[in-house]
Amino acid sequence: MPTRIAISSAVPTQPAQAPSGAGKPARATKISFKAQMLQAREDAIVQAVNRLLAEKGFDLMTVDEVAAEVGIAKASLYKHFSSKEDLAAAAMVRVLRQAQAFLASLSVSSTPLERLMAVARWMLQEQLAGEMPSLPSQNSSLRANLMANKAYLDGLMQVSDQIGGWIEAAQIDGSLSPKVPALVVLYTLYARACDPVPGFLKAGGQHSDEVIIELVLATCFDGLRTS
Amino acid sequence: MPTRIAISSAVPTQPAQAPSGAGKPARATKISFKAQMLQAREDAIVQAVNRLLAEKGFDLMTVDEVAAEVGIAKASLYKHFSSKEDLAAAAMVRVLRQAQAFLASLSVSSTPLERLMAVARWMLQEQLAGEMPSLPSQNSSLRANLMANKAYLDGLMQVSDQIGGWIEAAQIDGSLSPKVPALVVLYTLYARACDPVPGFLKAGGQHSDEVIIELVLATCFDGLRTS
DNA sequence: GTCTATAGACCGATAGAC
DNA sequence: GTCTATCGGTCTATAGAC
Repeated sequence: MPTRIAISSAVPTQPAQAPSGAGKPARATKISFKAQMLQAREDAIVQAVNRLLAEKGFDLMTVDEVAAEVGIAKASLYKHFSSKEDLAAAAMVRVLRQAQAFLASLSVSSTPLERLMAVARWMLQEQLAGEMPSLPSQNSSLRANLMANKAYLDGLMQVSDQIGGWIEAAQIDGSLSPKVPALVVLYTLYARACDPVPGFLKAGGQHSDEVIIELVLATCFDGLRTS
Repeated sequence: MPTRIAISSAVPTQPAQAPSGAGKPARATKISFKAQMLQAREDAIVQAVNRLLAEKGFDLMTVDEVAAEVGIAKASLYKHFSSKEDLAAAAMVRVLRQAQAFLASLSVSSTPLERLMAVARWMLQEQLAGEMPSLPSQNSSLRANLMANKAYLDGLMQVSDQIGGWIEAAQIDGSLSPKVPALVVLYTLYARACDPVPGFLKAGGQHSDEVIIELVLATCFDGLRTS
């Protein structure tokens, strides 16, 4: 069992709001169809939020923009999500689910270090593609909302446990430096998701996305100093 | 001459507004006293802005807060600075000046690599002390204002040139990897000023500030992988 | 008495919430 | 589509220095 790396010590288990379609279906097809519509729209909303969050960040994203991007009325938004913070949380849950899917896709026939590098590469790709929502770590109302969101915390824990296990394995097999605590390695990897360096390099226009990713990966895993 | 590392290609040279006390003094003592008062207050304002910017970021900082922290009326603020963006720019100019002073203090009897590590250490110290203002790179009105601010651009250029020279020297003397372009190294160092990792580690409470700084420095210069 | 700086009310716009 | 809060920015009456 991998050591549980605590992201937050306070985990108030508030019942997450039931996702749409929680009611018992009376006739399968009809309810299912309705639920599918709702689900599809919810997906569209969360995807739009994800994009806007990656593009402008939480503070500069307005709810009106989200509604306009999805093409629905603002009031309809509030039928699905009760606040702007909830929207952001949904986007984070979405990206955590994608991360879980990616982690699951590479669990076999690769070394722990290779898997960690693949994770970092994936984060950088998502970021450069404008698909990585990054929230300000300073907004307290947003943080409070996230820390009360069970789906978010569960996803974060699951991802962190998996990556944390690989970190420890890589330190044991000697491919990762054992001098750096596993938690520091984990945070350093997470930080690649909101690293401003790829964006600056992309804005510079001197390198392709692929080159940028390899350069940042090299600085992350091999450091700046001559090894 | 070190290669000039372009931070911004568009450098509109707008005349910076004359700092207070530009008029010709009729009687030295009197005008000087008044000017000193103005200067002292301006310093207090910028220092408060610096702290608030480091604590809450640009978007969440309100002008009323700044006035309250300094203990003056908001209207008085606008006698010194004509907009919120100007306030932020002044704080950035201040930190750039401090950076220049620090750079100048270590120009002798140390290797380029040692100097670069000292710079990174200084940034991390400032950040952990809550003295490093970090602006959102997404706010376009703020960026436009900064890019039109001669004092800011000059300071940034000077700092970048100095550090850039050291980077190239370190690559030539073999202590820094020549495989990473100098610009990438420069950005990677700058990114330490807004790295979320030190803050997370500090919030975790497992390490002292000194240990955190050394850990982050190690991941930055030596990388995560076993060398 | 005059002049400047201040305090604090005030305005318009915008964004979140319903 | 409306309501309300908040925030950036301005205006005016007043207090105090000379």
